[in-house]
Amino acid sequence: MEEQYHSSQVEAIAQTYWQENRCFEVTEDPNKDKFYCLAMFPYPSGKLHMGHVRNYTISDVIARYQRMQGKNVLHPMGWDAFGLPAENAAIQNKTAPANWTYSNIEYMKDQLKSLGFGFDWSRELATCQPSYYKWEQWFFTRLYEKGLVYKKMSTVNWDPIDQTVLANEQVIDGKGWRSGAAVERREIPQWFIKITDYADELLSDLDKLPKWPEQVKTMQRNWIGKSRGMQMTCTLESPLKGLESEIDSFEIYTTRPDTVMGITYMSLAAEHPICLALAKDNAELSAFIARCKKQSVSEADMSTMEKLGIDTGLKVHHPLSNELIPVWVANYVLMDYGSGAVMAVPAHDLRDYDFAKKYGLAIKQVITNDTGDINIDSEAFTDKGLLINSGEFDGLNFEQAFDAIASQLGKLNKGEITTNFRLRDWGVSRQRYWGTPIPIFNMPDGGEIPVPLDKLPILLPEDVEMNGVHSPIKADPSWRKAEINNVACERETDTFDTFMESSWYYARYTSPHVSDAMLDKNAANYWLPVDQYVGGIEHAILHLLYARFFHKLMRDEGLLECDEPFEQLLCQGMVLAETYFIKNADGSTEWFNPADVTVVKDEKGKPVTAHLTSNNQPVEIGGTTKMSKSKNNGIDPQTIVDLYGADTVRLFTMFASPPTQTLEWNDAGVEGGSRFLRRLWKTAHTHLQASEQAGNAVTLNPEMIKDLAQAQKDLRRKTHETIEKVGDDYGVRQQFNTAIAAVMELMNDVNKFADRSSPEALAVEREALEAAILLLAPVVPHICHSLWIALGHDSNVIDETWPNVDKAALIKSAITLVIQVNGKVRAKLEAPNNSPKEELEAIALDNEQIKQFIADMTVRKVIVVPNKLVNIVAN
RNA sequence: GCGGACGUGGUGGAAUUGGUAGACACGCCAGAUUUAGGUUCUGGUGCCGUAAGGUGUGAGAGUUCGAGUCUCUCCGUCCGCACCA
Repeated sequence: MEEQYHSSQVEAIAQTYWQENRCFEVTEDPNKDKFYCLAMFPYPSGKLHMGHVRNYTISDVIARYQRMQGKNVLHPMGWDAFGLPAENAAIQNKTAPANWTYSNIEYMKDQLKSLGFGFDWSRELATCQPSYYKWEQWFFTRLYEKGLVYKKMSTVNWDPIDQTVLANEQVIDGKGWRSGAAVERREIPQWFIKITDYADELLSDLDKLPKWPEQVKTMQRNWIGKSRGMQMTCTLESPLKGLESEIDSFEIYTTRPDTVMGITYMSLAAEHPICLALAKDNAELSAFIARCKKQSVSEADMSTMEKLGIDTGLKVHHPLSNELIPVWVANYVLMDYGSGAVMAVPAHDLRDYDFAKKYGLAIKQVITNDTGDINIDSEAFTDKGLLINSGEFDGLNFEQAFDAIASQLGKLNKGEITTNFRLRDWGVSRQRYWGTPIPIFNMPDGGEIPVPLDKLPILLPEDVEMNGVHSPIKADPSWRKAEINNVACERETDTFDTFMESSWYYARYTSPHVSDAMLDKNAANYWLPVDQYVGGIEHAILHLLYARFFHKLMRDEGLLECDEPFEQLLCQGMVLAETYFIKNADGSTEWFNPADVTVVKDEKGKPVTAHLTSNNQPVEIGGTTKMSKSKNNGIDPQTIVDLYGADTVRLFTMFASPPTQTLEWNDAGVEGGSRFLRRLWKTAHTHLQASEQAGNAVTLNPEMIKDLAQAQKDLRRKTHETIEKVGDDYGVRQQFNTAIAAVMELMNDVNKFADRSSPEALAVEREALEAAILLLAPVVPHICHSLWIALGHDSNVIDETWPNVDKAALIKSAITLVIQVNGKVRAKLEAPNNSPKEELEAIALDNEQIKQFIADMTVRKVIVVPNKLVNIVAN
């Protein structure tokens, strides 16, 4: 082997070997345990970013570790290829979204290969391929036949200048990002999938996922938001002539029926039929509704914006007391949720409280706590408690009041107990071009026909020109022309939400090339569920919930058998980097890339100032944030790979922090990773030279093990402790940083051991080195590939089996006993392993330092933790 | 606003079940080698203090023989909020 470690050479050798031997291509093998390891597929945005590198390094480490456990490992890769950025880039670069997307895929695929990820490239797919989206279209028509999809009016952001629908991301401070026009809300017909039909199962099946992070399951539970409450009917004082028919009442829902006696007003959404009817001859109301139409549709904006409302002048009967209550319109009530009307109990709801204070509405306390120390004049009381000011219900607690009020409302025929979900049906229509065309024919009579399989796929034309405003398939009247059953009709020009494609790609990977079905049932049932899914925490709710839903839909279509798609989930943290900026005279901020900045530190290593490397211009240090274009703090992985090699990047990425936490990029840390690999190489080289001189007698045999010197026994113990720890870290804890730290400790011990003077010493060192290489192979596979061969193996390290722990090597003769007085460490000493409690107590009390310490005290109690510590309680 | 997480040296982090706080690494300091510089090697390094010792896990309280870990309150940062992916 060469004396110096050259990463580019070593990495080329390993990558060529894997590619030529198709090491990562797998097929169903009923005789082997399967392991399906999946990382969230990337959007082909142009080039890899550090988040990708982290994501795929984590999944690659897990996949390679499982392979060394003897599993048949599927680790596929593909492209989430549809989406908005392609349209924007196409306009900017005067090319078609398809071209841009395909060339990005080509480039990023090379990047992934250069990082040495063990993907089965024979299964690669891109969601913009007709062979993929054809089956998504077919599946949608199946859902249509089953009544699981429907069309309804729904709100979108409308740009009145560009005459187009905007994504939430394209609305900046209420204005269209291109036109700058104030965005309006507009109702248009859209397709929905009935995810609410599966709400109960999506909720209860979370209990079948013990290997999901608890926080993700909690977020999903809250998102689904199952609640038990009451649906109530509120009768208007007098019937109102609506736009379509007469209105005499409206419905509300509450989870707090115990507070109904505290209702002081009702709130309606601006688009509520009652408001629309009243607005006809009420200029003030009509102006308010117009104003509400100009606000954002995003929920975050809705809940943080100023709450506004006006009195409609209408009165409604309280469902229980029959008392007349004012009806208001409020900008925070949304027509899309529930019935578009809510009851207001200012005393016991924060939002209602603020609103009532602002408009001088009545606040009536009806709930109190045990102490009664509530001051309703200063803030709302939102806890559950005991009823007051509620007539016959006074003194009841939440549960008693719920039942009593429910039964009373039931008798009056004014309400009933219902279960509600916060979850809303999934709107899948998008008014954009670069997506899967929705497979529906719109008939001249106003009806619609799902496109039959023999006319699928509805192809999206790829050779188009983007004008920046309208979807090319909407702009082209000839594209929509179609015919079915000898009747001329029009194709739907909306496309699917891209979450549709990412909801089933994991299943398609099991049979990516079947052309006559969505999935090959045998392959799907062999590989699914995914054993390990790895991806960003930002997908904790939407993507993961839609994929779980889609999986159940596919199960109910008979395409596969299991109930859940992802057995185990690992949510990786973000990748952050330091930011640097200057404030310009005009008040703007200019950001500088960390690669162009030099940081000056004080004597203790604390950063003091920073300046541009090129011209010494001082810049300010802005703190670490998520790598982003806007802060110009993205580090291009390619630069680092070119400089240090893939193994160093992989090592640093895994070592710098545990996978679920944020990772701070740090060039000096990368340097450290590189140093470790060079040392590893050098140690192996030195060892090999010595063992060659000794005639390669380097195998430990049982005879040798019996009479090893103490230092040799210690190194063996360290070797086997490390094997045990690293296995636990990879396989159970998924804490890769501590696994790497453990191997570093082992290598430090090997270098301190530095004894190559006898066959025993060489054999013990060889055992440690081989263990280190096997343990590191999942993280830094290229260098381990070369080192394994150099150590005389003709096998391939990726196919080696994981090393076994020799329990006998772990046995210790002595332990460090910690002696505390009143919980503070006062002495440490060596004690025989497994000493009885009494003996440890005696040793502790007999210790000179301890004797001095407790000389003036009385010992009250002695607590002994065997093999660990003695705590003397004294005063 | 709602939901979820996180907070430990100069820095990234470790401490797996309530039992030695700071493993491992970066940085920094000192020294050695080589050198034009980097590299490499050895030692030191939480803070205060000459030392003895004291003190220390965002802040404050509580439970315990013992709390980074459990409970409560507060502060700060991050993620998601349904048309970014």
